[in-house]
Amino acid sequence: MLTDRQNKILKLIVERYIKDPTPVGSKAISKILNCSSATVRNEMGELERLNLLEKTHTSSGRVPSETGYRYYVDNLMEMKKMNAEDMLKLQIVFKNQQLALSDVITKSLQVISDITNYTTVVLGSTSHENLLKQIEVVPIDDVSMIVIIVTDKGHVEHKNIKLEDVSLEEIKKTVGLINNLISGTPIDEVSHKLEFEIKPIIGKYVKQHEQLYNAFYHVFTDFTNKEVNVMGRSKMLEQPEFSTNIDKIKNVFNKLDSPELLNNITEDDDNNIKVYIGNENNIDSDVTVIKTKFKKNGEEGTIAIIGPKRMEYDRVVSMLEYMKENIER
Amino acid sequence: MLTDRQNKILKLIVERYIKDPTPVGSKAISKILNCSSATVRNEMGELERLNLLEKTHTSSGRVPSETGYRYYVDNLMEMKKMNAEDMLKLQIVFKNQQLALSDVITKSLQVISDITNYTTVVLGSTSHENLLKQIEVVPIDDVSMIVIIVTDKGHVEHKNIKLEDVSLEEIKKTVGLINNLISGTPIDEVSHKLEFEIKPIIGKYVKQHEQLYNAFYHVFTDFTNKEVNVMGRSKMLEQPEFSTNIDKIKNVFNKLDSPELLNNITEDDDNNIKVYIGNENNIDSDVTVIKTKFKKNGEEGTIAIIGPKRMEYDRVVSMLEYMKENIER
DNA sequence: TTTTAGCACTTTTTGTTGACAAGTGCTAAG
DNA sequence: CTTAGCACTTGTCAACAAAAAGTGCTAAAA
Repeated sequence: MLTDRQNKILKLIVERYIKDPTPVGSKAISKILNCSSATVRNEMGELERLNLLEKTHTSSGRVPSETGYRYYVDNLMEMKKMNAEDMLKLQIVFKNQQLALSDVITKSLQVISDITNYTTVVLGSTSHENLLKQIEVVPIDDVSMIVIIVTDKGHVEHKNIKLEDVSLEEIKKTVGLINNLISGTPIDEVSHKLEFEIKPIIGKYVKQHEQLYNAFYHVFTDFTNKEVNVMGRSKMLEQPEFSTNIDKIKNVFNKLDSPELLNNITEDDDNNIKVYIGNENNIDSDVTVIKTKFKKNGEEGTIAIIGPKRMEYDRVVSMLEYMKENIER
Repeated sequence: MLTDRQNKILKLIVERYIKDPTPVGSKAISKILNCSSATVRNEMGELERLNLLEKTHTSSGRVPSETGYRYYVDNLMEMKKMNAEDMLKLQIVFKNQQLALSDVITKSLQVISDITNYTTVVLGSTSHENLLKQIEVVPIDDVSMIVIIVTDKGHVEHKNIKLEDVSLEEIKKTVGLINNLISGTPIDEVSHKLEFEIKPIIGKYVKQHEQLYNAFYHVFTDFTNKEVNVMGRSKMLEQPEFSTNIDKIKNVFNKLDSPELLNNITEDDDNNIKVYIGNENNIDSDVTVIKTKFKKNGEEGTIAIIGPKRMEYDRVVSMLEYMKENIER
């Protein structure tokens, strides 16, 4: 357990370093604490032994270590109320009744990226709670048609299919069957029901039943709708720890460009706001990811804010809290 | 007009510089041309006076100028057949019958970005040639419903609308009217027809006609579907002219992040493959954009490849040609 | 008239050196 | 337990020197 003074010193160093990314020396801290720099040096040495601080070279000031940031976030950080100016900017988005949920999220993350200079990510997907509401078929020409699927939560997806030698009549019949028999089924169980409830029936009534069944089967197994949206990539370049290190940037950008990102961030299933510092995340050892999950109207997803390890934790967390509240309400 | 030898020297310098981005000296060229370096120096001096070559400093080798690249592309570049290996990789995408057009384009541009190390962009939009085929309405709950619009070219769009105090009956009536009366209308004329052909009728028959009309009116005026897709952003960092200059990267990435890009690239209406070198494009004076438009099945769009000015012009052009051919077939 | 050998000159790159600033750890005294 | 003082370390910056690459120009050769 750290002493009061050690906590105070660690907190000061972290917060100072977040404001200005240069190592913090004992003198600066001693002024604030009204004690000599030698005293502070002793404490700093102790904090370094505890792996909470680091030096960039033998005679440099101290910099928070990864565990230092962790300790700060877990024990020292004070939750601020959200900055009034920040809140105003976000409210403009939330108050806009015209926007669909996913647009609200995207737009507000765009705002957050703009005002914080961090990169933001939204990973959305249609949850398993969606039930099949209705399907529609619109013929386009002799062979191709559009199948439209609507869920009870208002999610819509469509697919182009090609069917030769199947009459419109028979397609309509099949669509009618599906709407009557398996409407209300969870979306990821539809293909199963299709096989055991629809296939046997159309097998009798419909000529090209095999082809028809296959087409619909694929429409539902392809129902995924994973959306990845990254905003403010170039903000990463504003951060001094990256703007001098092209290799770091390359790595981060590669991660942001590849859909693996999705798996990586979503690894755990916690619904709260969580902070992943450095090696705790799968993006890069020099970034921090702050993320939370949300769920609303059958859409669920993850929103994440990515910045340097010295990101403004309190500010970002309070913003995410505010967003989460507003989304789920 | 340049002499044969001047053409030869310029071509050699451009191609050498494309392979290896270091200024080219007279000695290297003299070896290839079997003449003395002094002779080459004289010619180089002349080419510099003509603004086709530049020096990075008084005693450096020569580098192609912007007009030098332009001259190379217009007069010296030989069209190669596409590399067999490159072609194979693209064919895998094109041969996949499962994929929808937009997926084919996205995937093949992903491949091109991978193998060339350039950034690729696709700007898609639904063309004005689309005619309204059919609209459908699926009610979700008491107040909200989904309106689905399908065009004759198979383009689908949907929108969530909220209507209070309007009965399902009346909505269905209106939808029926629209499908009967203005199906077949070019998509961007629908809202006009809605006003002059539908509004007067529902004004008589439907109670909440104002609200209902407004809802549908918005659905059609919002019908835009502009899609921007950037692939391989981080490839930009592989190019030596950028990897040492953060400000350049910032500028390029900002352009890639903002939808203005769309207007900028699409500025002219040429359907051929066009090359925009340096200041000829609106991205950055240090990049070249090679782009072409395509049109297929009522979708139209632009595909563009963005790289340094010393990009492999012949390779990229042949790839784009091949793509264009395959898309439009 | 064109080509080329030769040479003086420029600029970039690389390495060295020295001075200075910032900050540490340790010791010994308060 | 705190602190003043001091020796020591490291990074940064500027100045300088030497080497490398390449040019332009002149005068001779073809």
